[in-house]
Amino acid sequence: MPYTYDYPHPAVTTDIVIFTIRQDELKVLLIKRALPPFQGEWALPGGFVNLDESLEAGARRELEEETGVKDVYLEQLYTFGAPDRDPRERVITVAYYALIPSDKIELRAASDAEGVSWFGLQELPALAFDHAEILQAAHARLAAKLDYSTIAFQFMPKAFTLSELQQVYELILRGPVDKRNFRKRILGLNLIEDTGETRKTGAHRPAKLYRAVDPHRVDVIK
Amino acid sequence: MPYTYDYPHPAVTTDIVIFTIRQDELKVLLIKRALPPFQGEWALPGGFVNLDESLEAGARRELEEETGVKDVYLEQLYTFGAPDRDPRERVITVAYYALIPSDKIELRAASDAEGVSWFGLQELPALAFDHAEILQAAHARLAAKLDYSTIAFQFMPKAFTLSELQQVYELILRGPVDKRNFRKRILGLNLIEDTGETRKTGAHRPAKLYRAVDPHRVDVIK
DNA sequence: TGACTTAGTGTGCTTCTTACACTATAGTTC
DNA sequence: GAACTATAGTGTAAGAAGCACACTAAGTCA
Repeated sequence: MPYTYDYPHPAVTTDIVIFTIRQDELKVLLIKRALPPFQGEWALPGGFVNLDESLEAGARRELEEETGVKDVYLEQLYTFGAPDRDPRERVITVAYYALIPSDKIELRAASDAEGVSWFGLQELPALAFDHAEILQAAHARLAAKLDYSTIAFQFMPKAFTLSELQQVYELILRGPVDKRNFRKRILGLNLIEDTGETRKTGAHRPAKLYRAVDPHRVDVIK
Repeated sequence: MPYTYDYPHPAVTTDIVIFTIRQDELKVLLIKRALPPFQGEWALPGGFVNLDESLEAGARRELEEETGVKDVYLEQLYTFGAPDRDPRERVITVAYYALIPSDKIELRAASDAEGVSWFGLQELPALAFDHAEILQAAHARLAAKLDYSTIAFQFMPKAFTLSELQQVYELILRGPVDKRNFRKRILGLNLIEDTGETRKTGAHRPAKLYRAVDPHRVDVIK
């Protein structure tokens, strides 16, 4: 059933950079393309926008299809529209990025639909289209936002230790963070509270567990 | 001559929030719509993206058509795609904003094609589509960038005084800026240099004129 | 020459940032 | 059960940055 217009229209997709933290690494979800173009290569999840849904709704739909998760942090990143970025036709993609807490994953990706996999940012395969550029832009945005917002909490499970939170910062920023200054700063925000519980993870002192006061909220700070 | 696709495609436009500073006010260029929908109402300049041009090229084309200027600061702002934002068909718009130095305007807008006008942000008319939302997002981005980048220089003519630069900050941030601290900070950046000239503008001491060391460059600072 | 207007300049106080090292508490080993 | 090991948890001092603040300089004009 064809669709006809008086002048040419591009196709519009949403692509999503889905980040999570797993095995002490910042990881991204990629999909092995089953069809040409770039058949067999890895690409960001994404798809065409339905005409009756908003861009964000389209991105959330793709996100849920691939990971099974809802209600996670999702932010529009940038719109990529070089004329030749897709060899089939003109395709403009509105890129989003999503952050998934470590206790929410494995819902569908674990069902391990052959051809869906998490990759550490250090061990990325070659990517289809301009997806390497999109991924790099997403990582840059994420790292920048760590400095002036509370976005890092979006990676955390309901209860977490300060060491775990610090590790998130260190993984994304790719460098060490001073423990005392970090704890002073985070606790000073009054955005997390002591749960009263502790977590024992080995032959050492157990760590206090904290929870976010308002887990979905991302504030600009400083 | 119709264009046919196997599945529905949205239309894609670029809309541009064109800022400049004139008559001691931060102003935005608007166009009175000659055709429905929203005929007779004011709207941001913009238009459909040609299939063989990049998004930024499309935005620059629209910008030059309306103002005659090239080579000014232009940055992608956000992509707006609510399903009902245009009553005719699904239209997704990639919004940009541009900053025009005060010595570059009047090229075409001054030719005053009836229906093109600069508006101060305080005296905006009702806007067509979701353009009020786009404009507000552009102003918020601009104000935020003043704090952590050198974007303000993009408003300045080749030679300018520190008082003029300070006024740009005050207009965009909508509040007073301390003169001594401002001058200390700006001069400390080493991004402007004394031209050796002065400007006399009335019955008072003349002001030194400065120029940007690298006028097109926008750096992140602090 | 005195009045007026905008340009131009420095300091001290406060706040924030940063660097840095030891004690606490659990498990494990012998 | 004593010693060992590993991570959790804590405070301070020095330097940097931010902020508030008031007078002099150099023109024009009456």
